[in-house]
Amino acid sequence: MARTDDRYNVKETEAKWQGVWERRGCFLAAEDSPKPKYYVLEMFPYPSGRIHMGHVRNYTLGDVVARYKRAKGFNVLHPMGWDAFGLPAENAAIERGIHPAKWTRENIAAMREQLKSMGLSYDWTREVATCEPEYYRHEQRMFLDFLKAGLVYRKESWVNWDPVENTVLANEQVIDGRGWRSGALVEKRRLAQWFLKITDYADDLLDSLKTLERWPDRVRVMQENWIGRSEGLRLRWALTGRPDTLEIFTTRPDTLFGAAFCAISPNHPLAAELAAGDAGLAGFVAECNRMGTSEAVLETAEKKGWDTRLKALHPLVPGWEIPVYVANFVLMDYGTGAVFGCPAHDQRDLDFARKYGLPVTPVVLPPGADARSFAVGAEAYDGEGTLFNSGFLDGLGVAEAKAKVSDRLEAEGRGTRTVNWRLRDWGVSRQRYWGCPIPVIHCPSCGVVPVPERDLPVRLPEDVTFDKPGNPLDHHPTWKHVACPTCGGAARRETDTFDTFFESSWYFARYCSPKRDDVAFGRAAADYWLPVDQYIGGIEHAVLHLLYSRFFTRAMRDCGYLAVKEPFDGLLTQGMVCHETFKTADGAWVYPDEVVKTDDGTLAEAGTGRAVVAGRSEKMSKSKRNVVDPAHIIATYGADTARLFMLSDSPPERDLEWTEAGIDGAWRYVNRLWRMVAAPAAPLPAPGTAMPDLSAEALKLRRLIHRTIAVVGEDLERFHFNKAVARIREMTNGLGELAADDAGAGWVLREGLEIAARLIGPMMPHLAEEMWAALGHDTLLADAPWPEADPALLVDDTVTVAIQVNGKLRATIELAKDADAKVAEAAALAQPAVAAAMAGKPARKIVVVPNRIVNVVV
RNA sequence: GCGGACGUGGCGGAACCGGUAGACGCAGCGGACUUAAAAUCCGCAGGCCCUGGCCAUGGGGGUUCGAGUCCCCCCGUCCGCACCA
Repeated sequence: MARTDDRYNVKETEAKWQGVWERRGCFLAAEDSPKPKYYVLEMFPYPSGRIHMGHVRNYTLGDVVARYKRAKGFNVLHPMGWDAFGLPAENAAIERGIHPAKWTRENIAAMREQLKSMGLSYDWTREVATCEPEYYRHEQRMFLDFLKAGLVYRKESWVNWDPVENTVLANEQVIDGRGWRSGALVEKRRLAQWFLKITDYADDLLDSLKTLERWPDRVRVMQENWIGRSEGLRLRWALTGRPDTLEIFTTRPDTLFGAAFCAISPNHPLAAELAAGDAGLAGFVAECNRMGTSEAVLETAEKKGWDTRLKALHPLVPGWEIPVYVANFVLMDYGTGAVFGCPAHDQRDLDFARKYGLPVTPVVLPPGADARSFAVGAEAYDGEGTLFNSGFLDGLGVAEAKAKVSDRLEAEGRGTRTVNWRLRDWGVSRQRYWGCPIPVIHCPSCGVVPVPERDLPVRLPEDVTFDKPGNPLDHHPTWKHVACPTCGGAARRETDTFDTFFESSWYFARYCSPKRDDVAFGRAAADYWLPVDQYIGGIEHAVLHLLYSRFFTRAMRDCGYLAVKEPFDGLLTQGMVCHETFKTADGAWVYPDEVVKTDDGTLAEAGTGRAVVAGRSEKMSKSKRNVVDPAHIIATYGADTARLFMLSDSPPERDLEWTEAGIDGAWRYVNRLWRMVAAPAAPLPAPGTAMPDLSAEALKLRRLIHRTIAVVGEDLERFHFNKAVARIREMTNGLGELAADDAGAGWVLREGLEIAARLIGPMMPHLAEEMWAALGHDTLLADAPWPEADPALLVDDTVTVAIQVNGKLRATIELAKDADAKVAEAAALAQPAVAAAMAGKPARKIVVVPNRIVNVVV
C-alpha cells in the first residue's frame, strides 16, 4: 500500500517535475527546427468531466511514443484538445438544468487538471475545444467550400422519430423500438437533411487502404467491408398491368432462373403507392417503420413480407410471373431498394421462401453433386458450381454465367452492369442544440442561401431553454429569423447542427496552427506537420471516425486547404480496459472499492454487509459499476505507477484487465527502482568516471545492459511496450544481483542505473527525472538523447544449441557461435542423453540449423 | 444476420522466418530479517508417474526431421453495424 512517509515521495516528486517541464517549455513544438518532424496524436476525448481508465491507457501509450521520439531526435508535435459538442451535454441540461456550454467548459477544466496530473508531454499552447466559435467558424466555412465544390447536397432521409419528445433519436436511444426517455413507440420519418458526398471518393478510399501499411490489418478490412464495393447488375422487370418497370440490383444474375420472388423495401416509392390503396399493406409498412433504422436490427429481425399481388415478368422466360413482396429486410438506401430472391442460393431468400411457401429451384450444382437428386434442404448453397435448370446458361461456371447473362440483358437494353457501394453518403444534419450550426439560410423566394462569409461564424445562441420537447434552436424567439442575404426578405436559419463527427474529421489539422483566426490552419504549417505520423485510439473508431477523416482530408485537399490525402500514416488501436464485476444477490451492481472480504473469505458490500458475488471481467462501464477512478489511483500511487501498469502485461492492442494486485506490483517496482538509486548496492563513482578493469561478472552485466538498450529500442519502435517493460525488469534484476563491490562493479552499477532511468523515461517520466537527478546530473532527462548500445557488447562468442532426437529435446550444449555443422553434429552425438534416446539405432538423417538446433532422426 | 478479432500454467502474457513452450510480472508456497506484523530480501514453482520419463498452447484432423506458429473442419468469447463518441 502507498505510504506517504516512503522515501520516494510520489506526490511531491511528480508535481515538482511537472512544474519544471512546464516552466522550461520542454514540450513546445517548433516549426523552424532542423530536426525531422514527428506528429503523434491520441484521439481527443469527449469532456465528460472525469478521465477514465481508457483515457489513461490511450494517453500513456501516446506519451511513451512522444517522449521516445523526442529522445530519438525528432521535432515532436503532441497536442491535446476536446471533442466538445455532443449529446451528453444536452442530457445534462435536460436532467440537471445545467447549460450545455457551462457544463462542457467546467468538464474541460476538470479533465485538463486530471490529464496534467498524468505528466503527459503535451504542447498545451495548442489546445482546442470544438464547441468554441474560434474552432467551429472554420468548419462552417469549410462546409460552404464543400458546397461550392459540389460535395454537399440536400435530400430526404429516414430518421428515428420520438413522437412524444418531438425529437430525432440516435440508434442507441431506441430500446426495443421505443424511445429511451419517453417510452413511446418510435416512428420512422423522412426529413430533409444535408449530405456530404463521401461516395464520390469511394474508389479512392478503398484503393488507398493498400497504402496504409502502418494501419492494423483488421481496421483496413473493416473499412473495406464498410465501403463494400460490389459488382452487379441493375435489371428492369416489367410488371403486369402497369406501364412502369421495377428496377432491382443483384450481384447474382447467374441465379435468375432460380428466382422465386421480388422484394421491395417498405420505403420504396412503389410500396408507398400501393399502400395508399391497401390498408393491410399500409399497416405492414408502418410496422416495419417501427423497427428502427439500424442494420443490426433489420438483419436480426424475423424476415417478414407482404404479398402485393403484383406480378413481375421474368426477364428471360416469357410468361413467367413472379410475385412482388414488400419485405422488411430490403434497405431503401442500398442498391435500388428492390431485389429478386433466389431461395436455393441465398439463406435469407430461402428462409423467406419457406415461410411464404415459395418454390425453391436450385440452379447452381455443387461440384460432385448429381443434377437429378440435388435438392436444397434447410441450407442454401452459395458456393461455386455448374449452372443447371437454367436454359442457355446450363453447363457454365458461376462467373461465366454472370458474364453471359449480363451481356444478353445489356444487349436487350434491360440491364446495366453497375458497381454498387454499401457506403452511403454521410448525413451530417442533426436536430440537436449542442453542435455546430449549419451555415445556411432558407428563403421562401431564393431557396437555400449560404451564409455569406462576412457573417461567419454563425454562433450558437447560449440563451436557450430545454423545458420543451424538440430542438431548442427551433424554439429560440429570435435566432432563426434573419433577412435573406440575397433578396433581403424574411428568411429562416437552418436550425440543424452538424454531426459531431464533423469536428473530429479535421481537428488534427487545426493543431498545426490552432491560434489562427483567418484560416482553419496555415497551409505551410499543414504541409510541414501532416500527415499525423502516429495516431492512437480505440478500436471502436475503426470505421466511422477514421473513414470520415480520410474523406475530409481528400475534400480539404480538393478545396485547396492542404496537400495530403491520407491524414494518418500510422495507426495503433488500443484494447479496452476491463475489470471484474460485482453483484449482490438481488442483481445490483457494486463498485469494486465497496467490496470487502469477510472473515470467512466471502465477499460483501462494505456499507450494507450484503453478500456479493464476483462476475466475469468486462469493459469498465458506469452502468455495471466495474470502474476504478484514475484520479484516486494517481492520488494514491502516482501517475508513474498507473502508467507502468497500463504498459506492463498486456500488449496495447489487446484488452487490459485492471487488477488491484497489478497496480500493487507496479507500485513495488517504482519503489524498488528508487531504492536502487537512493541506496545503491555498491559505491557509485562520480558521473563521467573512466571505465576501470571489469571482472567477468561485471562484464557479463554490462553485456546485459547493452543488450537491453538494443531490445527495448526495438520493442518501443514496434509498440511492444509490455515486452520493453519485461526487458527493463530483467536488467534491473541483474543489477540487483551484482555481488562484488570493487570499482568495476560500482562503475557498471552506475551505468546500469543511468540506462534504467533513460529507458524508463518515456514510461515513467517523473521517476526517471528523479533518478537522473539523484545520480548527480543537473540536466533534464526529458532533454537527453536516447541511449545507444555498444555493438561490441551485443555479440556473444558462444550459443546454446538444442539437441533433439526425433524432434524431442534431449540435451542442450554450448557451441562456438557459427560452429561448423560437422562440429555441431559430432557434439550432439557425443551427448549421453542423445545416445540413450537413439537406443543403439543408427541416425537416418541429421538436421542442423546453425546456432539453434540439431535434430537426429533415427 | 453480416463483418472483424481473439483463445498458451491458477492469472496477465513471452516465444522474430516453423527450431529449447511458459521470458517478465501477478497470485501461491518455503525461508531470512522482526517480540510480532508490514515492508524488504533469498529460494521453489505447467500437469501426471517420479531413476528417468510421459502429457501439455480451445477441440479434431493434416503437412513437416520438427507445429503455439502453416492448411482444413469444429467449439467458445469479445467487438462493429451508419444519430453514442
